[in-house]
Amino acid sequence: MAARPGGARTADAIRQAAVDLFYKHGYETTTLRGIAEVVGIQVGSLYNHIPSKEKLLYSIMSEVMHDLLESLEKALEPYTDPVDRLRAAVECHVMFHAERAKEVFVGNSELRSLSKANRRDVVELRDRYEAIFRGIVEQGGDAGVFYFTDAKLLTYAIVATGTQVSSWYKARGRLSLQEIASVYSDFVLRGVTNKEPQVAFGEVLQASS
Amino acid sequence: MAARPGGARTADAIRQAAVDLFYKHGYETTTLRGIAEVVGIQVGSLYNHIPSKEKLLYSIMSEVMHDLLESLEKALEPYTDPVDRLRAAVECHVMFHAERAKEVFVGNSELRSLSKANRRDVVELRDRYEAIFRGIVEQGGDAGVFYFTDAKLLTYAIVATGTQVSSWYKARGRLSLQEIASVYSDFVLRGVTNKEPQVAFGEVLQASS
Amino acid sequence: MAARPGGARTADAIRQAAVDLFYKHGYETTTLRGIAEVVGIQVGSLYNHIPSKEKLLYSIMSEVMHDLLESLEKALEPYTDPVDRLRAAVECHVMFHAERAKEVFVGNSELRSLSKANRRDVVELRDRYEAIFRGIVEQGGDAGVFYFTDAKLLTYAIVATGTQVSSWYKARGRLSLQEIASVYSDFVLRGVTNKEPQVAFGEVLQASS
Amino acid sequence: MAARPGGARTADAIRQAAVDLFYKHGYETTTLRGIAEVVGIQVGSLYNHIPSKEKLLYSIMSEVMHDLLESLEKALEPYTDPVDRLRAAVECHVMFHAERAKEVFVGNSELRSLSKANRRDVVELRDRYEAIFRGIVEQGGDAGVFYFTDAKLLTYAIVATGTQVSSWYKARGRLSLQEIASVYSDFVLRGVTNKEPQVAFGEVLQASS
DNA sequence: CATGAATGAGGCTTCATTCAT
DNA sequence: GATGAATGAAGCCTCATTCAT
Repeated sequence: MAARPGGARTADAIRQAAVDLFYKHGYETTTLRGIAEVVGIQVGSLYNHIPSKEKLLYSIMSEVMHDLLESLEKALEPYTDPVDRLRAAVECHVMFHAERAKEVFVGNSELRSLSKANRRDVVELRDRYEAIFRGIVEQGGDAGVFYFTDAKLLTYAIVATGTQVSSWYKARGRLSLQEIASVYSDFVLRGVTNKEPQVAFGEVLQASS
Repeated sequence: MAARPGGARTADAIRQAAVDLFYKHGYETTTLRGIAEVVGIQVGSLYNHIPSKEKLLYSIMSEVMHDLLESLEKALEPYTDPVDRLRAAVECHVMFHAERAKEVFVGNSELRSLSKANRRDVVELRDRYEAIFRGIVEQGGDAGVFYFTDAKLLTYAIVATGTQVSSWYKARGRLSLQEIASVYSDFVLRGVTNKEPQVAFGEVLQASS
Repeated sequence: MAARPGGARTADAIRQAAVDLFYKHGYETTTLRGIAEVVGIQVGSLYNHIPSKEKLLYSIMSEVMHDLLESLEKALEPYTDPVDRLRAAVECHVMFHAERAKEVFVGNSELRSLSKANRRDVVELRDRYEAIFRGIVEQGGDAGVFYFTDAKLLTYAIVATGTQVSSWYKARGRLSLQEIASVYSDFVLRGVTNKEPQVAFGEVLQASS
Repeated sequence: MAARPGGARTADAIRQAAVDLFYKHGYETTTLRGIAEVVGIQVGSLYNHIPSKEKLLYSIMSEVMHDLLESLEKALEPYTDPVDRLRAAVECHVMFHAERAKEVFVGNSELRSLSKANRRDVVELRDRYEAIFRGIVEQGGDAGVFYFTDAKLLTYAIVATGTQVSSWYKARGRLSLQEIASVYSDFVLRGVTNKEPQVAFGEVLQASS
């Protein structure tokens, strides 16, 4: 039905289909033909709405990164205490990565497919995002409420923890969004607030190979 | 005459080139022409050493997963205490993901490019690997030395933490391999051994959107 | 509102833009989108003024050929003497090819892009045009005032000489239109009125390859 | 027959087919599919022999221009007298434009389809070629054996005259190659050696429009 | 008359794979 | 084992043209 779906509707459908297919099969493997099929138009018609396949990817990635940043800033607004801030940040991070799992997953996997200039843009947003987490970690360290051996790596670990949620989250799973978020924030906060060091830095097992 | 790299040497060079290029540009984007160029032969000649592009990917992924599993099993052998075991597991995990970053990164990103049967094989290995981590976590929980809200998600979080190292690790960085590993194991162990809950399960902020 | 160029104005603008672009980039390379852009409308709107791209080309070519013919006939009217007639013909030819360089250039280069029927029409006009020149040459030959070895080829040469002006003429150049025309007519007339043969027909150098 | 025509043979066939089709239908209109069909291979196979459609065009144009230049230089070698030199030049020019009509025609019509850099290359060759003609004309003028009103335009006219032969010449026509060449050289030489001006420079008819 | 969106055909190019030499 | 050439499928993108609004 609706042989000629009205303007903006088509553009939205294209975006949606692209996110779905990029998530499912990856950007390179996804064909414009595939997207057009899902939307129900011919391949050529896509170009009434997008300038190129790569620009489509970029617009998706750029938008999701902007939303992510904005989301984090809003979530942190009410708080000043490092503990509150870290908890809010982790939960916001996890929830966003669950709610918008597909877009965010695409955003993390397809950086390589962007042109240099576009990649730079997106990476810059991602760096700003990580810098906020790092700031909280360091603030907690300085305030003497967080304990850790290396702020930079710890930040990586914390962020990675939640990012990965986007690769398995499905709505209507065993746990609610909030429950999932609290599992992660609980673990992270236990980790950073525990005074007792568990490994003497530099004195590690002569592991593996 | 002579000079031509003898038999197995070429096969190794192909594998090496493939890992490099898959890591740098992704499997789909990498062309057999590109691999052949790096090796210094013509495309057609590749087929004297590999049966197909996909089989080449599969062999890389399969091998690295086997090595990873084996590595973990060997690292755990000496220990029975959950704390020791988790520490050993995390450090082994991190070190492997640093030392063999490229292969392991390919292994995590290119699952979608495998045929169904091959994908099943690799996923099964990965599941066995994760099951070992989960076993340790639950063992610690049962023994009353680990504290957490959900074993499955906690395991995901712990593993994700170290997996991500493969995306940024470069030899000769600021920290040694052992130091990196200890940063991670320290954080994880602080997290699981901290008695004090940080978030009441289910009572979370009415976060974000 | 208003401001929109009224009816015929748009049609003229399209024609003009088409001549310009066909001249600059060729018929095949020129897109209707490009023409529409110059005119300041959307592609679809072109079809309110033209039936098709090819018809647009044909109408341009046909019109210019008609004008050319008419122009020549008018220029010859006053004269009966072969010398006067040839001089008038060459100068008219050159001036037309300078003044309407773009159209005439298109007319000469894009014959291949016309449909068979349309091509026949245009070629017929061109043949009639050349026939007039040939008539003058032969008239002069019969009258014993022109000297040459082959009327047909000579006619080709004379016409080609002036046709080419359309490929380089720019208004406000070093010479005025009239001066340019006189250079050509002077050369041609010197050539055909010179009694002394310069090459014995058939006794030529064993030239080149 | 010969399902797999040997290497160099295919490359030659492609070049030949391209010249033919570019001549017959123009560069833009000619498709690689069309060329491949003539050669008897698949489109993709063309790329074992050419880097791109445009490079194919460029190589044809560049080669023919080089050959043309070389041909002219060789033809002029034996002569020093302006009359002999002009006669030799015109006949060489005409014969080349007859013998290699297709290539030369393509070379003159498809400049617009070249990339900027390639176009510059070819135009430079063409300019050097014309400069040689101009040199002869001026040499004759200085020596007092040629009479004309403007050296530059006269050169254009002379060259144009012969260039156009490429658009109609067919082997086995009414006249032999040598005869054709002599018709042109005879006309040109009569023109430049005729003392009597035919048109007072600047005093021309108020022609046309 | 103008617009925006749709069509369908087709163009150039790339690529994994095969195979005779 | 290596090479060069061939295949066939497919991909992205462009374009003339149509038509409902």
